[in-house]
Amino acid sequence: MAKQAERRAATSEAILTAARRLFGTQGFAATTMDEIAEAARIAKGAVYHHFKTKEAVFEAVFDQVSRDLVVEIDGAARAEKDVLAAMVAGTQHYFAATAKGPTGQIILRDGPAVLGWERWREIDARHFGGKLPRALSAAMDAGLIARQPVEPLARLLLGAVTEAAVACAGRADIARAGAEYARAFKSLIEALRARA
Amino acid sequence: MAKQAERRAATSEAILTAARRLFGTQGFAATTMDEIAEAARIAKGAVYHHFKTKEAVFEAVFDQVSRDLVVEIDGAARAEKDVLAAMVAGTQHYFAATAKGPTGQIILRDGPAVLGWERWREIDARHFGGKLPRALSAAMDAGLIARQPVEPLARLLLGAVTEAAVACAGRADIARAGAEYARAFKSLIEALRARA
DNA sequence: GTATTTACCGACTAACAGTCGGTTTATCCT
DNA sequence: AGGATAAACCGACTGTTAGTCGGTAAATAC
Repeated sequence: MAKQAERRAATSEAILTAARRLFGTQGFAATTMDEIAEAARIAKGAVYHHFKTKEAVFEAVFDQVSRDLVVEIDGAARAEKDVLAAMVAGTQHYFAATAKGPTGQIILRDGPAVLGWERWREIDARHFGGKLPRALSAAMDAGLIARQPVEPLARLLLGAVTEAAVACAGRADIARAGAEYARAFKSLIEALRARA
Repeated sequence: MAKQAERRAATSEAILTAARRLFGTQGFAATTMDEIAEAARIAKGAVYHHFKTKEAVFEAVFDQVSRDLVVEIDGAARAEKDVLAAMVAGTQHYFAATAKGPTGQIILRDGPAVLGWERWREIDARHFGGKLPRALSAAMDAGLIARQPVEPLARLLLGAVTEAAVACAGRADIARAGAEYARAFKSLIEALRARA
């Protein structure tokens, strides 16, 4: 590989690593660009050479965290057989992962605020969010739930899940809370199950 | 009334009015305290005499907008007879009110971001959010839906509604989108209806 | 081996939240 | 009344931080 590209990639990664840690622990607003530069062992000017603004750094971090999260969730969902059961399992995992610490801070708290709702939704749809519509479609095809417009229902459910995740994040007894919400979500899904 | 109190109230209101307009149109981050002071026709120091921080100003505005919103929604919900139907109607109204412009900006975008999730939840529960658990409880008492833990279910539904409202806000054809989501929400509620 | 493009540096600027000593206006007390 | 106290208001000032800019070092192109 060309030396220049290596150098660029290494610096970029150093910035991202530093920023991810700082954003995750302190939050977006409380983290300064000087801090990031210092943690990445470069000058501030270099950071701006790689990212146009502080928000751009956050977006890159956000994207990375999202990707990691999706991989984790996919693993949990694949184990289930029924599409609806997979949805429930994936959701439960989503709770667990986002509820605590850095991931939750980046994805649930700062994410929408920093990126703006539009952009957040867009990125989220590319990762986690896109899975729900697909699962619902499959469930309808399989006759598990009544046929109806997919997109609106998917968005409602995504909102429900996100809200629950955030609610979990703010509680001391995460495990108990997560289980509670998972049960409620399951009951919602089960209610949708077409009546025989 | 004592003159001092009048003066205080008048200035406070001037600040709130100015801030509400500016926050609503430009958003929290893009609005400066100097702007607010200028629009309220007072010096910046006076604003800080009434509110400790910029966030405090926002919180007061948020509270005011929330109160107005609840009144509006209550009117729409009261017309319905069935508790579930009232929930659907109230929700539909919530979409319409928050979807466009200032209200949505303050309640849905900046609200959680500025106040932080904990505080947002707290205030929201005092206003709109508190209605959902009560409605669900009533629905269970009336045997309209199966008895189950109220709080988690309420939170899921609140999340769903909020998400839908935000989704509506970002679309050109608000009316159509709102109707779409209202239909999806109704189908969700109807699914919960206890099977006879 | 010279020219050009790319990565990096760090002092500087602009903008903004919040402060503080001072001034004006109302209220209290005798 | 009128002097003392307190509350409302003023606006210049400070500290912090995102973003800039002219310049240097390292790599690549010719």
